Amino acid sequence: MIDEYVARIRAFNRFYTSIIGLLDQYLDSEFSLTEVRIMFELHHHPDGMTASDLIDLLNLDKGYLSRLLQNLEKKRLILKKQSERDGRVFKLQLSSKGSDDFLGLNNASQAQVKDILSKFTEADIMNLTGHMEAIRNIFDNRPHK
Amino acid sequence: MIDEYVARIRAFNRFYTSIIGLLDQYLDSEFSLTEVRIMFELHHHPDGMTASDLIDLLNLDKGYLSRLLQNLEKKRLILKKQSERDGRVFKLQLSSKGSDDFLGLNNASQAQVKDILSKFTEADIMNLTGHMEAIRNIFDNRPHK
DNA sequence: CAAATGTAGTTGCTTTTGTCAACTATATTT
DNA sequence: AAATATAGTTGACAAAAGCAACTACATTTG
Repeated sequence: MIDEYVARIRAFNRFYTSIIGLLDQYLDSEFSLTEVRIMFELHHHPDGMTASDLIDLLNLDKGYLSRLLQNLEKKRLILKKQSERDGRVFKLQLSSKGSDDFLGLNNASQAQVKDILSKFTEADIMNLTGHMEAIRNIFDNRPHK
Repeated sequence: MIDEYVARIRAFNRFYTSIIGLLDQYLDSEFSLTEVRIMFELHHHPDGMTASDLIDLLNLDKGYLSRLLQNLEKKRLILKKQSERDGRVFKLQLSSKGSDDFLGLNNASQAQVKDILSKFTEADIMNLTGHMEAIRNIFDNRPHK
């Protein structure tokens, strides 16, 4: 019985994976997916984050992250400022070039979604977002059984 | 105006990407994601597919695919049978061991979704699948504007 | 038909991405 | 002060993927 629902959810997951795959083509930018995710997080935490924050949030290996951050710093996309209270940690922030680049990617991604939506009627778009938010609510309110 | 919807859809994409990421933990199997996708396609095309079919369907490099298929063959998971009509092409199929292994993965994945669903009420599950199918319909009926 | 062109798949070489463990430096606990 | 813990770095390596040249077979075209 429940198996029927499981099958339908998995079918949706496969379907939506391919939708998202379509959109991730914006990755033929100069940045890898992981770099974009890092920039995304830094953009949304303008007060600064630490490498450890990113490791937890994005599930990255700390050695790998360390090198990614070195590259981003070499390209002048991020700033690392050593904490005064704790000499082991560094506050990470996008530089203004980093912000510009990130916003450029973000705009491209937005334009791409917009382009796909141009094939839909306005009613469809409203329904689409409605269903999406409904799904999200169901997940977010999960522990209520 | 439309930008508001675009933003909401992108937020959903990020959200759902993380949901799917959770589920793809079943990849700590002995197979890579791409290998599983190949097995999935072969499973769903029991009459056999060619390497070219897989290249188109999964967007793979043909050199890379060639080696993946060699590995799967070495592990006795797939069968390659040269076509009689065209000596260049090979029909690919899961071997019975390949089918067994794939079904094992599939069951694990199904169990994982089931486990997540166990946190939801039955009403939520019904709503969830309803919204998912509604989304899918909107995409599938897209060129109707 | 023979030459040219096209297609399926393979191979060698390289790059990108990611993992693991050992290490340094600083902080915290005992 | 010694032991333990934490943040981040480094070296060595493995896995995943991409690119281009190549082989073998097929199809087209003059």
